[in-house]
Amino acid sequence: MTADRKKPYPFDEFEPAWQKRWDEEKTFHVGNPGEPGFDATRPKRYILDMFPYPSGAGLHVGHPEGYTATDIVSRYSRRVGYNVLHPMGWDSFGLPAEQYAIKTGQHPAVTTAANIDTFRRQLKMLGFSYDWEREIATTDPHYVCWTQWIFLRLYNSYYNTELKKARPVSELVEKGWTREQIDSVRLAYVAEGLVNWSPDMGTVLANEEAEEWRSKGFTIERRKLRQWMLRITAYAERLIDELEPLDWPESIKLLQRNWIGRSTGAEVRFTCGSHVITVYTTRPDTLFGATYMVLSPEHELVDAITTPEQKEAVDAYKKVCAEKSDLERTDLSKEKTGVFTGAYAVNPVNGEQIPIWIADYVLTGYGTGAIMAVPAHDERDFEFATKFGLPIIQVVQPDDPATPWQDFCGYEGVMVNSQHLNGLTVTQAKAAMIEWLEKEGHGCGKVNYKLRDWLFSRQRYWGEPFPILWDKETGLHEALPESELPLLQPEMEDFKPSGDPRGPLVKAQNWIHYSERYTRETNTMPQWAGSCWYYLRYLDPHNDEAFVSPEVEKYWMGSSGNPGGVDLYVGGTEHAVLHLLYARFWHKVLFDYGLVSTNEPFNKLVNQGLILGEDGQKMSKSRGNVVNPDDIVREYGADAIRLYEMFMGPLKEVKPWATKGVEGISRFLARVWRIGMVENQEGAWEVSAKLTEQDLGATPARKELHRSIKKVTEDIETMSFNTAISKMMECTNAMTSAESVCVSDYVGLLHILNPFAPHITEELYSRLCVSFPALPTAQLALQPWPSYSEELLVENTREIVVQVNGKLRDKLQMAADASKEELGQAALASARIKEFTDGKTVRKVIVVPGRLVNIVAS
RNA sequence: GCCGGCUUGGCGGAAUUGGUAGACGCGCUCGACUCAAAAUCGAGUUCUAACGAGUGUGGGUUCGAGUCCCACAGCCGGUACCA
Repeated sequence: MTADRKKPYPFDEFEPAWQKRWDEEKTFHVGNPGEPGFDATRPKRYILDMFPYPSGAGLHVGHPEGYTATDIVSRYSRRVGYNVLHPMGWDSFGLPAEQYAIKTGQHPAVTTAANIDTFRRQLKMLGFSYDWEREIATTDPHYVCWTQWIFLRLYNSYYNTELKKARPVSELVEKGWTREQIDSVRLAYVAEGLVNWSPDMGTVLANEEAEEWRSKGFTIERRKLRQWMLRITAYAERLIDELEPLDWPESIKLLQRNWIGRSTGAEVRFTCGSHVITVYTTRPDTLFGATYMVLSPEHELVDAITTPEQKEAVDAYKKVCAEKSDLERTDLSKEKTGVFTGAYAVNPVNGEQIPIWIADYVLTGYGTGAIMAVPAHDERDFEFATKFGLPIIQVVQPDDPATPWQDFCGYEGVMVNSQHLNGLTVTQAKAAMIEWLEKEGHGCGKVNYKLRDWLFSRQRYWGEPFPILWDKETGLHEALPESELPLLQPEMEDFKPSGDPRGPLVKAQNWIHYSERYTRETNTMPQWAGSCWYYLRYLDPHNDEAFVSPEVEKYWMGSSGNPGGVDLYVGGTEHAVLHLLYARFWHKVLFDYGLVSTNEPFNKLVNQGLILGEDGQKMSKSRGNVVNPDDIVREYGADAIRLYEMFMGPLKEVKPWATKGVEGISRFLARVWRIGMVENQEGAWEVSAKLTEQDLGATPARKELHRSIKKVTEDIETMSFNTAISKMMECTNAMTSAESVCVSDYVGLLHILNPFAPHITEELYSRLCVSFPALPTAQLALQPWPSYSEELLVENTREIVVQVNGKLRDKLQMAADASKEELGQAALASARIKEFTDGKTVRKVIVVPGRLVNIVAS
């Protein structure tokens, strides 16, 4: 590749010039309600990108994919009359900056600032129409302040299960709750529990993150530690139910639904001597088939019920389980293990004594950590019972007689061996059994969720410190006064993880010491904290009085005239269950307090597909197939990379990169350029004589333009950018092959191409303005979107396909409004058709007006 | 295993939602321009010599199926004993 390939059009000159102009003139800045010049009667569109983590590697080609898509919609939306909020910012806390800092000794704030500068430069280089006045960074003290403020709101709240919303804990104080009781219901609370601890990273991780880091090669162990948790489980029901009406991909909704994992069933109380053991089951209908019970090895009653004879075996088994890693424990291929406790429980439905076992296939964190085992109708119980010779009793007779009843887990059956349930269907029996349990006081119907509370503390330096103080006397925690926010990390030389589960801030002795009575919490928040609410801060990024002013929030997030919330949110699938679940949770808490207008933050979500390397593999440094946007912009220009990424295929699909494809796009843009420009003797570009102010009438080029305006308008609305671009290529080809092109038609093409390729279109238009003073001088970006003429779309003749027995045999040129009869007769009269129908009887003639005629003959 | 998605020329992908399969682009071939090349412009390009065949495979519905239904296969993603 030669360093100085001749540019097919001078993008290297005009692209930076337009970017500079947009920047200096703040062309894409939008005000807020109440500000001068802001027309709040216009409808709004909030078009949002998932903000990037500004890594040291800079932008990769995946970023401009989603960003170009939202930019096109934003630019288009402004031109059809919306106030458009289209912001960008930085998710700038994060582990890599901290690790880099540890390695180089440079403060993470310094590297973060440098990385942000790179990202900003790269994004500006692509000509995105962000309102840079609203830029935010999660590491900015003015931002941290409000992240901590929202945390304190969580800390000071509990979930009122009757109202189904968050309420201040002060209510409970008034009701006379004790401090301990209140601490046990806070939305942000401290708990000791088994957590994912990574000795390599010296921090704990959320369940949601653990697998990801493990796959990157980090060691993750289960450790019992005291940690801050967020009570997201309180919102489990709403997080499932309120997901339903959202305009999100079904697959993402499903992913979230599965992650939250709602199941309905019952809790059943079994007695074991003086103890009561509660189990959770989704199949209360099979209670008569419960032949044994299993507790998780960590269950609190294990030691109490174990008989002296079994004590040794039970202790040994518990020890083995505790030493097992998570991975070993969940390895499905392994055989089931377990030991008998020697104890028996009484099945409340029939008074039968059933043996109690412990086994690690019963998980401690789900349900009650204890199950009733119905080996006849549960695969796992069946395997266990078979291995240990436990009895198996059939209670469901499958409807399909061919199905063996052993280990039949389906619902299509009738109850047997179940006394009063006999003859009922599974569904009926479930309801009947729950009713019986509730009446007899042996249990109750119960909804259960897989979702666990969110482990919210990290042992890192580069994160928001918790605004929490610990009382040395009482050992209790308290909120830092809001007036002291933001609470920033102390300046430290050494913030390496020390292996101390309290985190590196422990080493900042002066900082920890708050007063004689109080010390500071040393944990920091996870990176998710900042990204949980950033979309709200864009609304009012410089407000020091509130995280967002109510008036501003109401306009941009309100539901007047549209569904409300963020109108379009584009990003990758990798955030399906993390960011998108966490942000919904925080938003709901804020909604419960009336601080935001909608119960959901993101009304419409679109996932862009991954861009693979040229070799069809995922891009990665180790494979050496990473494409750097800087290189592409240098070689082909910003418009070319924007357009190429949209032309590759549907936004949502996974697709491989092909630099040859960028060349094709570059050729297309060069053709657009050369319709209006010719190079003179001196090598300078001037307006071509091909353009004329004369009205040439309904030329093929003009018709093609109007078809393109229609298609491109529709395609932007449905985000089918690839087909919009093909249509504009066809239009360009029509204008290229025309002898002469009417300036207004050429300008029409520039108008619709403008959101896709803003630089070249503005450049061409500004040059045309000089030669054709009748043109409005405003930038295309600030002019209304063009409309098309219906008349020019109408063709008066149509090509009619004639089929014989469904096979294409002839094509006829017919008047567009030809009747069914006319079309049928013309088809039968065709000589070509006669050849095929010769000697046959015409049974039927099907006519689709304007399209085809099918003759059925035999 | 379970859940979801995808499968159309040499390649990326179109197809008015049941009506001409292969738009548009890449690549390739040929031609024009050129001393030559690049760039550009023009013609062609699903397979087949042809009859015909053809949208992962097999069946079905229909005058007509890439599109609808049933079964199966392959690839990609999510999830992992959640009772």
